[in-house]
Amino acid sequence: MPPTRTSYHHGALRDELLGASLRLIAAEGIGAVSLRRVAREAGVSPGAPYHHFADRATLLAALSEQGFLMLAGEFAAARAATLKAGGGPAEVLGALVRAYVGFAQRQPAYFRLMFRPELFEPDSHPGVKAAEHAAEACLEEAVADCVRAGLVPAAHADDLAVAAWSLGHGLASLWLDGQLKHYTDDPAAAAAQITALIESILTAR
Amino acid sequence: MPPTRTSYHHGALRDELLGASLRLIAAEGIGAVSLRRVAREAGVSPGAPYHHFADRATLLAALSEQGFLMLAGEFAAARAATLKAGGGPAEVLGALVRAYVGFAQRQPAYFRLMFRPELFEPDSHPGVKAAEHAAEACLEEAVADCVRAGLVPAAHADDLAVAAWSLGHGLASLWLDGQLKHYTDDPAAAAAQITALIESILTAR
DNA sequence: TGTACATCAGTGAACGCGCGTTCACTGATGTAC
DNA sequence: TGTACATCAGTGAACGCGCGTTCACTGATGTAC
Repeated sequence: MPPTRTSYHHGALRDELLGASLRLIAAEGIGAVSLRRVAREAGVSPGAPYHHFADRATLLAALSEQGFLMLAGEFAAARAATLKAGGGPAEVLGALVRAYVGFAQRQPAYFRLMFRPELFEPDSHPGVKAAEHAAEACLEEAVADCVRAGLVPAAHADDLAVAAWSLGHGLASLWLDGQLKHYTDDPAAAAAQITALIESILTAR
Repeated sequence: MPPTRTSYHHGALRDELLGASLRLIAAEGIGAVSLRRVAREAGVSPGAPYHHFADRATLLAALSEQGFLMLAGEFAAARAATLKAGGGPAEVLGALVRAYVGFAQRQPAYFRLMFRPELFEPDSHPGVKAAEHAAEACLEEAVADCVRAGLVPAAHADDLAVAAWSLGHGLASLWLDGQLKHYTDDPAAAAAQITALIESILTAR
């Protein structure tokens, strides 16, 4: 099971440790991610990770940062695709919510980790904060466009941002926790139905 | 710090263990809740809890069950108060979302625990499942009333339920994780703004 | 009312475990000349 | 091109820790007669 190595040096241990952590989260949950276990999965001795990460929290922070950057990338892609298809600000915001839920569905390990801030103390890891802000900036931009288009009064811009984020986050979280089993088995489809309904209401006002 | 006892027997250890767990969750997070630690907080030896709970998961399940029953109670109260004030189905649904967020704000320890199903395997603890269903039933009842009132087509009843739950759950979760610091420091106020907006749109259609 | 006894609910020592982290070490790699 | 040497990235043993859980025990309580 532990990958065999030909040389004393691994060559890409840092990436392998990150990958092994993701695999563990996906298979057994975040509780299974200990530095010792991750090292074992990577076929390496317990002390080896310390040449790449200061401690456990730093490894988790690195993963979380990656996750938020990926999310920001998916936001940007969703926005671009919607605009290209002729969508307006309401459609862009809906597309972000769908992208959020889609990200949680395709990258559950990243998503689960990103929103467990107590595990890696984001305040101590500025890279995570910066990546979070990159993703949030996409959301705020979309909301600002809705305000400019007159879909919502400027005084309620923050409410709209919080509502959109909450909707996506709640749907993603509840589904990941298995709480929506009675309602749907495809959170992306549910997100599509819900956002389509909201977009139609918003634009028809 | 550990409460002094006059008698060999504690008398109400079960409740004290549950209370100590809640205090620990609120102060240091769920990670701090170990049976040994809880026993220590209750001023009792490490083996004592086993006379009241089969194991750690069972203690957490008991708390989670309490939490869902409390939530169901708050749902029922919110619904009754809204109807008494002359509110319609849309207002009731909004009141449930506000009650949900308010519960998370007033009972953060319960809320954090309830949505960490991996910690107590709800499938092994039927009481938790039943309590969850009691709370969900309130939501479904409110959605059914919206459908009956023609606010939403019957085909979208599940979408509405998922949307309302997701909105409340996302708002509560993001706020508890400190993720909304840039937007608001009062999740209940944000919930009120957002639900009022949605109610006005729903009823004005 | 008193007494024998079963049961309940504690104690505290002990078990084995996996953890994070450190450390002296060593094999492999890369660089200066 | 070869060689000395610094540096890098591993090893594996060891540390102390808190954990969940078990167990033989004992003090306190309650019940039958």
